[in-house]
Amino acid sequence: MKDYWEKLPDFLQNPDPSIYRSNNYTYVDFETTNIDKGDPNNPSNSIVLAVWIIGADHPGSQGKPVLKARWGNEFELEELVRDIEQSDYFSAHNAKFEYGWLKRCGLDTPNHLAWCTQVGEYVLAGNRKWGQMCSLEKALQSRKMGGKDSHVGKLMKNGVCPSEMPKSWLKKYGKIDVLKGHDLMLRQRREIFKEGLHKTFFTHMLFTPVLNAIESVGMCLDKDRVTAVHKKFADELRGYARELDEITGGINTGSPKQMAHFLYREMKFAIPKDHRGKELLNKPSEDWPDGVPHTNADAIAKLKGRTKKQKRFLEIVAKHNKLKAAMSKSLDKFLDCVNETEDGILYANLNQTRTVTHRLSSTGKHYKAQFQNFDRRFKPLFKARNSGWLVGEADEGQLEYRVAVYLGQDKAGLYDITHGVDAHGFTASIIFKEEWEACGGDRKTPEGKRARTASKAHTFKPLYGGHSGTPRQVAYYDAFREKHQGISNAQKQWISEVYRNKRLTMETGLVFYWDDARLNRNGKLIRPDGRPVDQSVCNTPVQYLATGEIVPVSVVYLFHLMRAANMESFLVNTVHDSAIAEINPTEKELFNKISVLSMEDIIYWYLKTMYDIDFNVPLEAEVEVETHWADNPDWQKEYLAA
DNA sequence: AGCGTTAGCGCG
DNA sequence: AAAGCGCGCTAACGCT
Repeated sequence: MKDYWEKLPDFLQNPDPSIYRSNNYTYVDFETTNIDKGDPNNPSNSIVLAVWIIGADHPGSQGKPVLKARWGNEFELEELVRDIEQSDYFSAHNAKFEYGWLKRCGLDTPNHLAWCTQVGEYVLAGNRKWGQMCSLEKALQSRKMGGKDSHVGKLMKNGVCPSEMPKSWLKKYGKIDVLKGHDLMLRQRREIFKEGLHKTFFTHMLFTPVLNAIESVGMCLDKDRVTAVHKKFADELRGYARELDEITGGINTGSPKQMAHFLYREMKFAIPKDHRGKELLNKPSEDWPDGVPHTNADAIAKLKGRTKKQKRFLEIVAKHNKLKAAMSKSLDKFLDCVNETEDGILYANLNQTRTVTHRLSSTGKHYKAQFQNFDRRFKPLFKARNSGWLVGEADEGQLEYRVAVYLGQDKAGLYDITHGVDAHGFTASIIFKEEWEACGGDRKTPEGKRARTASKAHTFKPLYGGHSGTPRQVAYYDAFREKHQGISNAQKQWISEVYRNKRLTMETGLVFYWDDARLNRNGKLIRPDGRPVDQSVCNTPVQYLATGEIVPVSVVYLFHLMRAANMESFLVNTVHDSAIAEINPTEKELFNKISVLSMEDIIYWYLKTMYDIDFNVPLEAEVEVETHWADNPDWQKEYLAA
């Protein structure tokens, strides 16, 4: 492993944000053809114009910044590539985009650090919404640095391809863009260092080229499996749809309006209530002045059928709606993809600057399948694109729980983690006391298994400030707080801090703000949209440290170590607490080893080195490698059996 | 026809 | 008045 480590770029062996104080940089902006917003992964796109500035301390400049512009495609930009290779880092607004193009220009992108001004805006924003639409334009405006050349900008917005514009206009636009972007970078750099955000910013920037690499390869569907499962679901759906039509007379069960009318007026079901006896209602409409009763799966599960017809209806309507959703949100698209494309590969954008907790989000490209919420049942529809290869998944077990235990220095939690105590068993022993005691707390018995499974939904709810429910559930939430006093005290402290200062500073330097929240009559702090602040304050530090720092860092090192080891295997996705890869079978053991190293020891080391955090709670990587993503015999039996 | 909003539901 | 958190996508719906 040591050999591989020593092949890593220096900014990973010795991560140090002070490299950004250097004025040996290259600020770059491309004007490209405009298919899919200039997506560098689309081979039909090309660069039209490159404009860049080398910084004052660049070997090619004589003590002051130099502006350069070149017409031409990605094969004619050797000078730009050379300038970046001689820089300590390059800079751009939305550097993930430039990484994609620079790769096409021949730059070995993962070895080059960037300063992305869009990520800079996002880090400065913390969790504030305006940070999530951090266009260059907005960033300039908020600093009163003026806008961009609006004339050419308008043409671009209206779909005119830069390759069709008069060269003089485009060049002027490109130069202004780069000059202003460069000014923004310098100004933002002062702000980020002054606010103490440089460490987390640096960490964010390690992730950017890795995200570009991951999203550019996509995920590969297994045509045979997709076809078979699609048919199975379509057949089942048709049967249910016909039966439902007969019962309802042909209403659309996916329409909350039609369903509410049918359930609560026509069939005269009582409107279901929550544990407090309060009716479950959505916003009022013309037909329902008190609120439209819920028609979702939870509400339907609470209804009691009396007649045979009613019973059958309740039995199948939720199943039907679920099947319909599975078809429209997954299987139809998967089938289109395997039928319409040669290789059956799905692509998505991995968005680094969208979420309030600084975890990733993703947006599906052509087939609109986002990479963070694939239905678990359909993961085994993904295979490796090379024949004989495997799909591996490495995930951080119980990550958010362990992070909460760390943040609260929670003794009971640490004991349970180090001794392998089952958290759901504790939940079951309270919420399902009788059943649990009857089976002696043995989760292998049918009763024990049932109680434990039903408990899972409640176990970690208190981690995020949840406290209400049935008397049994409330008893568990109380018991959790009593048991995990470290976590409870940390939560109380965060909440009181936010009530005092409307902000919370993480150990990494990142600041979260609730400054638009207002006190209500009961002295509760409420966000502008009406939701309370307390729970989000409990959630934010945990979700951020776990999925906004720890997993990104582990994925970064996993990616680079795989490269350093000259592995043919490659990463294809990352989902909050996991990384997914296509694996050459000869590299299976190595993938396993590198995953564990990246998700455990390297994290402790990085958090200490970068943030002086002593992460004294063990992390545990779990690695699975199969022919398909999350594949197993039970799944095959259920979904592929003839 | 196109837009934004709502309900519902998938993921961690 | 009370409410576990964070996302993106579809269909329905109401509006222009």
